[in-house]
Amino acid sequence: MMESAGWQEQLSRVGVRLTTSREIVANILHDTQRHLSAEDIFIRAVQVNPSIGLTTVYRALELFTDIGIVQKFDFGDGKARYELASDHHNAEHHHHLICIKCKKIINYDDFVQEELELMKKTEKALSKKHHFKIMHHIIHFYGICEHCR
Amino acid sequence: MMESAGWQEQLSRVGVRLTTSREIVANILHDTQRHLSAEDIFIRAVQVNPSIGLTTVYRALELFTDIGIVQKFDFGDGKARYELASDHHNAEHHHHLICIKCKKIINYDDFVQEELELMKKTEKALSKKHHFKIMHHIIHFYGICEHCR
DNA sequence: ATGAAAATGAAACCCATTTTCATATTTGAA
DNA sequence: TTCAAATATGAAAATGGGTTTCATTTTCAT
Ligand SMILES: [Mn+2]
Ligand SMILES: [Mn+2]
Ligand SMILES: [Zn+2]
Ligand SMILES: [Zn+2]
Repeated sequence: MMESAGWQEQLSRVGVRLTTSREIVANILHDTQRHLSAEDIFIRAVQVNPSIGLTTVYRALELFTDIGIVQKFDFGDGKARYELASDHHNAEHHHHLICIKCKKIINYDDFVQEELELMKKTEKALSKKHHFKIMHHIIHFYGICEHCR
Repeated sequence: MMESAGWQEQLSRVGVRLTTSREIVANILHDTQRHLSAEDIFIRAVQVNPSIGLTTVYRALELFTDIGIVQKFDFGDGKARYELASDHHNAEHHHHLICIKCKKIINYDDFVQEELELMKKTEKALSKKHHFKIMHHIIHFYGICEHCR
């Protein structure tokens, strides 16, 4: 598995500064398996640097998303959630299972390998047909979790 | 292809009234291939009944989504978009290609058949493993469209 | 060190969606 | 039919995640 460059190098490549705020946000994302909202991240960031602003967190997340080291999700609970893009994550590429009642999110990667092969193929065909440059994809399953039956 | 019950029957089955507002919203969704926002729908609804309120449109959409005749999407442009669920639509089940620049959405169903087989299989395995009752899924490809290159 | 460019935080703002509440419509029991 | 309870509706106000503004601070190249 080819590991891509770290976020620090990505930032300088894009010509953007490697600030402590950004480092804090990147570390928080690196250290969790969860799907944190901007405010979740802000709360943790304040533990590290009490003077950090929520706005700065939003700005870091937007930047990271734009340059592809973070993936932004909407799971339907009214706030965006973020995780490191798979290339930059410890974890493997994975997809999601979402409870429409309690909004619990489960990562799964058991079947992703087969999915990815098909996605690759589909991606190629779609790119050609619609002249799209495809950057990434999502697969979400929605349903009712054990607990919410 | 097994066609499921119409939305009218669905409503009465759920014990909810078949009002003209709801009919207007259902018809608008039935008559388009597009991915309309609540306000898009409201604007069209006013053409039919100038006294209808935006709130009522939101309420109808929430109801329809809850009972499964409408699927609500977030394509990342800050407002929810709605389409009839595939069982209730003329169109076949399809997936989406989204331009992250101009937010254009393309339906595709060329490759969905193969995707669906795999999804079915995955769905079954995930249901079992995580004790989830899976209701539906989405597959979205994100990229840059021809026009936004 | 020094000035320009980039980044930051607080407050104000935006805007899609939800809530409230008073009014209207529907339903079905009497 | 009639009438009261249950439901649905519209306008206005409230909510809340996210963005913009702007004055200040930090960083970087010279
Ligand atoms: Mn995940
Ligand atoms: Mn569609
Ligand atoms: Zn649940
Ligand atoms: Zn585009």
